Amino acid sequence: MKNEKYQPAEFELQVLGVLWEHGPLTVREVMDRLPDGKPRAYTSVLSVMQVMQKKGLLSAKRQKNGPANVYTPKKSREQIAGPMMKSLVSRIFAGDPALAVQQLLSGSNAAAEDVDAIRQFLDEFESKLPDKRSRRKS
Amino acid sequence: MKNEKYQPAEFELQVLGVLWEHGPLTVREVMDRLPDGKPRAYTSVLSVMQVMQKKGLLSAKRQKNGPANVYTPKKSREQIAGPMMKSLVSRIFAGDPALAVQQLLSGSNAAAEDVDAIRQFLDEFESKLPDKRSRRKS
DNA sequence: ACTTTAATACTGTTTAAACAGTAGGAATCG
DNA sequence: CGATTCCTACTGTTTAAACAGTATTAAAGT
Repeated sequence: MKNEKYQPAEFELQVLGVLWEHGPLTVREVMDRLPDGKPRAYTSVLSVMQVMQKKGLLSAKRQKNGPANVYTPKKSREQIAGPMMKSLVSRIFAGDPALAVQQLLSGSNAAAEDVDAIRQFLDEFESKLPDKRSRRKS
Repeated sequence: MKNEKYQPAEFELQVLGVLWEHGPLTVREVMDRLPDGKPRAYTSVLSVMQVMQKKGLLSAKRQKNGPANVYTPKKSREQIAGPMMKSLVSRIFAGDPALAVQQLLSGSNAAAEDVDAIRQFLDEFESKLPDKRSRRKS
């Protein structure tokens, strides 16, 4: 399995998102929590999740007290989102992260507390940066 | 009629990105500037761009001094990237913009100057926010 | 044990992205 | 003017995402 930097499709991402948020869940539980309210047949969700399992994105495990499988993401949010974001920035924002953040905030309904959280993270992030003296664009 | 919130595919996004950066270009010029170095036949790029044209993502115009069409994006970066970002945040970051920014920066090779630019934008952004002085930080 | 309920496995359809080949046409150059 | 070159239009292939139906099987209730 050379599955290293796979880019999940939209719907797969949604499933992963739910799983990242709410821990191991059954197909039905995932289905009920999908952020877009789109109506889907149970088997549709199942099918996709089975494919994801085959791809190594999910693992299934039978639960003791019930008949349903419980699914767990096999990749962390960081593992998936990192490369995706990187690719997005390079493709549509010409490699400019600031531009991307700008667009992200404008497009989202971020609140003041989000802004605070981001500032806090920026400080932290900056302190881990290589010294900027005599540094050129890489 | 109204602005479709079409989600361009990866490659289409790449083409749009090039066009947003470098203004109107011919197929060959776009092809030479594609950020992923993947080798593609000229006709492959052409085909995709023609499809994009059909979808209303690009417009083509014959140039005076040459035989090639020059393509222009019909949608701005904001028009495309805004909804995409929004969708991304809601799907994979559980609607938390701060988390998304965090991931974006970690994944990208942002420099100190980018951090500064983001801080600046944050101030600006915050000033446009509805004032909530009774909020508490949990 | 039997019936009901609910999950899975298997299979299949539709749609679109990504890619490329071929034929024909237009600009250019010797 | 003829040949070359580069572009376009048209057509087609492959692959995968997204969705769903049917049959089977396993658990739970009585």
